[in-house]
Amino acid sequence: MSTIQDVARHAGVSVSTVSNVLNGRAERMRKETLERVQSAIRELKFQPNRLAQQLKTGQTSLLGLLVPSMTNPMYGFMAREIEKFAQEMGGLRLLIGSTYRDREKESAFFDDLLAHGVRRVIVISSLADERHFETAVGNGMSVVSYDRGATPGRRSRVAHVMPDNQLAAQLATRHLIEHGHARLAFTTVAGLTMSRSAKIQGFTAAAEHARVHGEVLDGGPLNEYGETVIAQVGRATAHQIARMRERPTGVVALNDLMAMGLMAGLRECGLAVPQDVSVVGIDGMPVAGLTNPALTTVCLPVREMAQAMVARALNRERGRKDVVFAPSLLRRESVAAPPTRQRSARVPRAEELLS
Amino acid sequence: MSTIQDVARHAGVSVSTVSNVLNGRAERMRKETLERVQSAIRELKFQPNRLAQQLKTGQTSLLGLLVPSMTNPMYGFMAREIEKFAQEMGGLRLLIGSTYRDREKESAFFDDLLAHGVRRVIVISSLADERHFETAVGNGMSVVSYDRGATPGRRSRVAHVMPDNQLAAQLATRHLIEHGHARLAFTTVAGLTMSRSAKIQGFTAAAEHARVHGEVLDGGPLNEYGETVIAQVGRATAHQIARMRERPTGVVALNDLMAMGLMAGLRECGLAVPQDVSVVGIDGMPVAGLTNPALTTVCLPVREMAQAMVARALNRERGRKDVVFAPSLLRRESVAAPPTRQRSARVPRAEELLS
DNA sequence: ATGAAAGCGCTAACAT
DNA sequence: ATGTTAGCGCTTTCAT
Repeated sequence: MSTIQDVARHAGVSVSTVSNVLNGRAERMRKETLERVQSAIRELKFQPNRLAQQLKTGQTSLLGLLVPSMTNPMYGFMAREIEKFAQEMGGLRLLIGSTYRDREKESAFFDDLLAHGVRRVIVISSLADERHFETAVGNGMSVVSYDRGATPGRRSRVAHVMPDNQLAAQLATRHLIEHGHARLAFTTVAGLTMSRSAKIQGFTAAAEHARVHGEVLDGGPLNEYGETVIAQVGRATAHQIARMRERPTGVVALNDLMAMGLMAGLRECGLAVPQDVSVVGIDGMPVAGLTNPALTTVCLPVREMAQAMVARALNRERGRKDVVFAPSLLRRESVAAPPTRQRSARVPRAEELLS
Repeated sequence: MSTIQDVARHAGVSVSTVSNVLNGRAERMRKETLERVQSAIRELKFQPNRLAQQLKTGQTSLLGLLVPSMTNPMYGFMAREIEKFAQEMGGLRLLIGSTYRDREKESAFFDDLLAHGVRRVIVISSLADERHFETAVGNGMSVVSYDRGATPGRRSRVAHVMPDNQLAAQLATRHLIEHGHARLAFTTVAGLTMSRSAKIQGFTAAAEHARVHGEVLDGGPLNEYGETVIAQVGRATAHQIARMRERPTGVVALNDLMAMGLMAGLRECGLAVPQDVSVVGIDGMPVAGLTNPALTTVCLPVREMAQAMVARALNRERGRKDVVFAPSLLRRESVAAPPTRQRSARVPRAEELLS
């Protein structure tokens, strides 16, 4: 690896001239000098040491990305879009980390980013407490938080980008109602993040508005493996649903992964989707279109949100710091009219289940 | 952000003493001094600037991870395991990037890593050409390559970790043969990576050994979106299969994502899995267990491979640099005996398809 | 138009 | 046992 010194020597100029070339201050020198430096750079295959640049300038070409878990395909999907925009808009690489929605892990990651000189972070999270973000901003970071709004009343220096989660749940719920469903459920996991609360509100509001029965089913906690387990929770919730005397005929799932778990679980109990139970997801992640039946879901505009997040992380779009994006319903096959009578189900015992 | 200078001043010692504390050379000083320094560190919330450390030592606490695409849930799954071991075994964070199996992108990422001082990389790739890896090793990098063996004959300074892909395809193929299938297909995408060749070999060998018809179906190229599209290719291949006069009754898919696409496509043509066509995947990614029918697949030992990769990236495990891991069959629901007679299928036209 | 030099925050050899 | 100091590779101000 050659250094700026090598280039300077090779071109017969001083390091500052080379530095000027590197930093686009070519107008300060003779064309001839510029060319000499450029060819020296080429010949030596010189790549400026980012570490040294960063130490000097305090600016990294790295973008921190915190996701709850890389095992939920939705976050892989989002990471991909974010990566693309980060490259295109700012030449930034991704320093990624999983938080499993754990405050400790999230803080530790922030500390590491700071120590690495990373000044821009996108956090896909939704922990209620945002104070460590503010601390980070205080340390000069540009923080973008996904999936939760600013705490009302306190003005925040953190940018917020999110889908309208309440609307998402409403769209899903209304879709079921339009198909004639009158006994609805919203399935979630333990723990109220902001996005989960918003979805529950949307669901409840839509059900109440149509004067239809709507209940919230909490499938319990996620373990350290985080998001994969969300599908397992969905499966368990399906068993719970199958056991109910007055079974809901339409279910809105917290997200697509949970919906997939739900569908698998319902099937295990001998219940058909959508003939016995209709299911709607929220997310619109690509793999969810491959299920049988194909999952009807509320799509989030991932590309647009990713672009907005990167723009804010780069401190473009100074004006409107917070943005909410509208989701849209994607009709596929997992919703139909409710059954005329409730079919009896059979919940398998643990040992009968496939892994 | 306080610096080592601040700490030194605060504790009334020199910077080297603080540095000694930081680098575990506490035995060189009086206990009392150590304590003074430690409390100064605590009081100032001092975090050493990694950039400066790295510039000095040439050692980053970052691990580069190259994946073909974050949109294939299998790679999210692998990334998660790699991240865990990287943290546990070396306190390393992940600098991640997608290559879309493009040489240019792969090289550019390597250059960036080098410029960022990153000395360890894990590459989930399988491009035939490995020369740029060797260059990187020449530049002092520790490179671990997944899913392809060393080029025979040339001894490589790149470590190789991989599943036995040939065996994986064999296990899948044999499983179909054991169920009585005599007309088999292996579905893949355009482009022969090493892992794809190995799988094709395993498939062909198993079919020939059982004196059974086995053909390889190439669904065409992937576009820039890479891996998501692999499911679409699977779907298109399913349509191709449905059109065949002598339809295969058992199909081995290149990987789980393609298998999911295949199942969706077969269903669109009115063919039931496994009654009309049996399908086996390769990977064992979590979401593939949620399909209907649940996908029978050959599981790769992701955890073990991840651990091996990180160990090699850290230059532990100097001895056996290359390792091959054995996969294992996971029986679920997508394989049954072949149908007694071939059912007629109906391939939908493009405009009839759901997105 | 070009160069000299200070310094970003740290490490580690070398003094004391 | 502790301190002094020379860099790591770059940017940038200030001279020339």
